[in-house]
Amino acid sequence: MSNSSRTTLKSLSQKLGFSVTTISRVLNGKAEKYRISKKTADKIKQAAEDLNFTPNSLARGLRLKNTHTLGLVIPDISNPFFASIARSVEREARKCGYSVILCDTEENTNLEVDSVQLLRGRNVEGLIVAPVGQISEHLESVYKSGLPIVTIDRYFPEKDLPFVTSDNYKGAYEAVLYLIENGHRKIACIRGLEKTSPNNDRLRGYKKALSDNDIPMIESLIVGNSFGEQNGYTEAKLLLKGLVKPTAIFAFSNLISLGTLRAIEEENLSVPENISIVTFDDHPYFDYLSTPMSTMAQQHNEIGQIATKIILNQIKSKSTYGTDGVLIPTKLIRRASVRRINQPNLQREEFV
Amino acid sequence: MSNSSRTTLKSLSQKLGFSVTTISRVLNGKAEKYRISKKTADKIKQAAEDLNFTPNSLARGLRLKNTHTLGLVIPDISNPFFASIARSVEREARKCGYSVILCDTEENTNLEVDSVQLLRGRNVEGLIVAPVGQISEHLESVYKSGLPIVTIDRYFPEKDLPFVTSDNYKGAYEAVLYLIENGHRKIACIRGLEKTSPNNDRLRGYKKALSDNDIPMIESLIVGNSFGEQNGYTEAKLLLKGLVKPTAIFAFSNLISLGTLRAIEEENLSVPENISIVTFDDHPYFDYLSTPMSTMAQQHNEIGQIATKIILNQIKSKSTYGTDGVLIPTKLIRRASVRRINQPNLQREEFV
DNA sequence: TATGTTAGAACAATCGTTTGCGCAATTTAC
DNA sequence: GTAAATTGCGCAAACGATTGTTCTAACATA
Repeated sequence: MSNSSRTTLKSLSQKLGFSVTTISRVLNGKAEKYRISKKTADKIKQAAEDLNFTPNSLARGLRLKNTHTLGLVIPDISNPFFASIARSVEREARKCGYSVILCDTEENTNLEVDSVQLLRGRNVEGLIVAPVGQISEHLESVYKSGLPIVTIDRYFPEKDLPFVTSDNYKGAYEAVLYLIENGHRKIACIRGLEKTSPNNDRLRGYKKALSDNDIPMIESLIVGNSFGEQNGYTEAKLLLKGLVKPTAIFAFSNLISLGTLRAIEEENLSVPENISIVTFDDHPYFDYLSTPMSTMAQQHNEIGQIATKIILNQIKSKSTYGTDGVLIPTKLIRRASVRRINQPNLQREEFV
Repeated sequence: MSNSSRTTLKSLSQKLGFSVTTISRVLNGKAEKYRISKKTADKIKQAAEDLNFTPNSLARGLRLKNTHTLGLVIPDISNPFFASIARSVEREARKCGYSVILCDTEENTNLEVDSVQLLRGRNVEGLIVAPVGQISEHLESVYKSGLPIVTIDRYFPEKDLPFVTSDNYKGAYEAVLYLIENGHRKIACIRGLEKTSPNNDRLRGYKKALSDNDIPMIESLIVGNSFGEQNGYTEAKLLLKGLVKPTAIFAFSNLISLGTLRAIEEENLSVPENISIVTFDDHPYFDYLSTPMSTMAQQHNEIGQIATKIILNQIKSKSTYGTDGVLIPTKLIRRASVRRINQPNLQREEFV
């Protein structure tokens, strides 16, 4: 189909008068091993070059039981976070002669299950999955079957699945600490999707930072349940109209912070004069926002690269990687969205 | 490798006592055609289900000469424009049972050539390429070999290669017209990469809009040579310090406009008070910039979707699509970066 | 009884590569 | 001058699935 008549070993064989075996050996660099004369080898190489021979990867894969293919399963490739990861995965894989089949699950668990099944059927040698995050059976089943797999971004703490993700706990801790150091005490947080590890870990970090600094936690300042923009908008609106008004907001994703920004502008407030913001996950455009956004940046490239290296190592060593996880440090990027509050907040009575 | 012992037709055959042939036929729904008894068929289906049989796609592809795989070649998947396209390509392909192998060429022509070669070797049934854009021989060679191919975003006007791209000419025309309607006459443009079709077409649109409105073209206001942010910054800096100062800038890409923004801020000017901007290609963050950016949006999804449909049609019909190209309309999104100038610009003497 | 029909399933080739083993022909050793 | 070693290469099976053809009973027909 791809060609009316592609060059094969057989067609070369007919053209040259050597057996398919000999040609295969020469073209795989095994001429010496099998004592094929230099003259023969040269003839064969020349012809292969001239006729633009490329081995049929299906036949080869069938025989050798390999495909040199990785599966990459991602909830939304149009999200810059995942796009960056995809780029580094592809780059790293390519370096080692591997190709990447991309599956976008549209944040849909069913599609994720299907995708994993599909990729297994396509004989990928390893799987890198950024899971939607609320179920993991299909991934565990892959892991148990011996097919190398690594989850990224989100992981399942109680399960035996290798993962690579940002150190969300520490990152959140430091982000909140940054606010505290700038005098904030009434710090709201707008969370992401429930029961996902980034959300849980960031929440833990937030709480720990507060308690380590003897700041009472106010339940009404802990809101939200999705990583999307709409959630940021809605929750920020409510926060701004609430009884306990925060002086700072810690947003769990860049989309949340975007929605938050929209809400703040609608209320005719401004950042950081009226309210400070720190968010998780950097974005190239953060420098250009009306107020350049301070953020806890994730190292996309490292995540993709390390995940890919782990997978490729497993493939090479034919052994699963144990059940280890890797935490990648995050980086605080200070821009203009956090204001120093010198005046300690005196309305203590609101704290009960 | 992927499994200690996957279920195959042969293993089913041994387990059940039927021949591989019979099992294959049943599992392909050809039981009736080959008069296999219902009892046998049921037994086989049951066993296949129980043992979680999945046909080996390599063996099948080898025999059937298909892979149900498309190749997608993209200069930079972390660019939201291409990421969106990738998403719609993947979605559309999946609908038809096709998978997508992703190659990121890092805007590098050599990598592009390699990728195309790689994908051919992997027996993809069709190719969707967003070319770096300055050479096309490798793509023509694919086209001539009969392997379905469509270029997206950039195309080669003088070559016989199907393409899907935005109507850059018309889009640019309308973008500039929008500026003109708002009273601007000294309109600079910051171009993208030379000799690429989007650049050429946008430039044509720019010029036509000027001439249709009897506005003299000023060479010194036509600058730049890359779609990147740095180019936008540098050229904007120069424009702002130049002899002929524009009242508006038409940026050929969202990255260019970003650089332009940075330059303007550095000069302590502001948009749109001191200068107006319209750019090409929308971005989710444009609403949140210090000045929300007016833009000529491209319809990413349509581009990816239509390109994929064309490819799949070619595959189905086993014939190339002719050499047609498809132009997708763009959409003007009016935000706050363009100011109405009532005062006609009187410094005519500068126009020589 | 001889012949024809039909249902039910298997044989064997094929796709393009890889590889263990084998087999001439030539050279070397003694 | 004959046995042994070496050189140079091909045979054939295997990977797993598909498919045109063939085979074998059982049954019906003449």
